[in-house]
Amino acid sequence: MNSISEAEKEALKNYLNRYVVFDENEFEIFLDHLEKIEIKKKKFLFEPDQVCRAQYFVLSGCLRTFYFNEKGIEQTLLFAIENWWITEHDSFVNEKPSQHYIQALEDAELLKLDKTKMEALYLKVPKVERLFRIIAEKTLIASLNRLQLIFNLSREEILDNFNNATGPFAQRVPQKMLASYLGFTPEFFSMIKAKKKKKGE
Amino acid sequence: MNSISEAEKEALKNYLNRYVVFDENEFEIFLDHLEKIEIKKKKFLFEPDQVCRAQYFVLSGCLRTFYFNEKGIEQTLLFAIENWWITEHDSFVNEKPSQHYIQALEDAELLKLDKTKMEALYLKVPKVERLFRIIAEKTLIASLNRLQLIFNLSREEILDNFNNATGPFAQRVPQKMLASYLGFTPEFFSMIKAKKKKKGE
DNA sequence: CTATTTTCTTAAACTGGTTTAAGTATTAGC
DNA sequence: GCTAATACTTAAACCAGTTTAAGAAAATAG
Repeated sequence: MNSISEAEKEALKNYLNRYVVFDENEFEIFLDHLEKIEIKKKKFLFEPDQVCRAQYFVLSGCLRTFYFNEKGIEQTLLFAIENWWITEHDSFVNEKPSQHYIQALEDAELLKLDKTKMEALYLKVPKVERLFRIIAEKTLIASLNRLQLIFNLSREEILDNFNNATGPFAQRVPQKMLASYLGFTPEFFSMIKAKKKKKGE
Repeated sequence: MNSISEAEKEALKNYLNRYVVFDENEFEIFLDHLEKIEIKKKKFLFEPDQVCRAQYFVLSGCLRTFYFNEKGIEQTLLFAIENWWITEHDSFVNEKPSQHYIQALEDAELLKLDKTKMEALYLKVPKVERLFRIIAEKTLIASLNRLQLIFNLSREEILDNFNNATGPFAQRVPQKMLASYLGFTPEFFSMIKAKKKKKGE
């Protein structure tokens, strides 16, 4: 069985403490509701037509959610790396099937928090409610900021902005997925890159 | 002083009950932390360079958040009508100044919930934490869905979708604000309308 | 190491939506 | 009710980013 190492516990604790401080006992209860899982590169954590019944905390690796639009083109919606939660929000919250995929882009280690266990946890440790309220607020703010960027920046500015905000993350995922996340074609991505190179950036 | 009418209490209660059921006592405590305010059409509830220190529940009327982009063009980010909360999320949560405006588009009646009072309320009635967790999740889902629409639909489809989702709401606000909310120019809005009329829609 | 698949690049033709500009309705203030 | 301001329309020129297509490079599997 996959057990959670001391280092991983420490990583989770540090992450949680950024939002809500748990005492030893509360933290242990939190841990008891988690299950460690692993997933190989390119494999799917979640596939269409299902209801998503868990949230996942990323210990290591990198994942994305994406779907195929009406033209059959892959559209990447979100990435998640170390110390992020990933789930299919609409499906998870409203218990309805989703057309999205969640896929590992690198071999990944995750902590799975089941919806039923999460509800139990809310009752046992009410502070967890606060934790996930704050996480939802932060995620909402990120989403609203992203909307604002998309409306007001040219594609090239969106890319600059993304690179500034995420640093070397761009190297971890295929360019075409970044392109679809940022809202343009892979061809246009190549074009921008060539242009920047010429200018010596 | 502006006191909250029985009908307004009822409206708020019905709204809250959609997410969390409060008993009479809890509801009274909730009410005690709210202040009823009124704002006239075109007036600003919030202006740039301030920190937003409250959330507002809309009893009647219609508001929007917007800002001026680098080109000096107004960009509308959100609308709020009856039974919605409105605030400047990033400013409210992170206590930092915002460049946005919140403006009444119709004379409006609001229930103001101060951040300090909200924190107090979380301690007195822990269920409120759950309420705002659920609201944040729902708002996040709406924002993620909006991102998905913007990426995958043509402007015309975005408009159809908006009209289908909001019904007659489009009649309540100036077209140019709708245009900027949906991400296109007022001129293009006119063009689409003319085209639809010709087709007999 | 080689073959196959997938990803990335380049470049030309194209298009959805913007910009500009001028005119027409509507609304709000006096 | 008149005037000024604001909101809406129309149409032509324009452009940022897409589409298509074909080849080069890199990753993956056997």
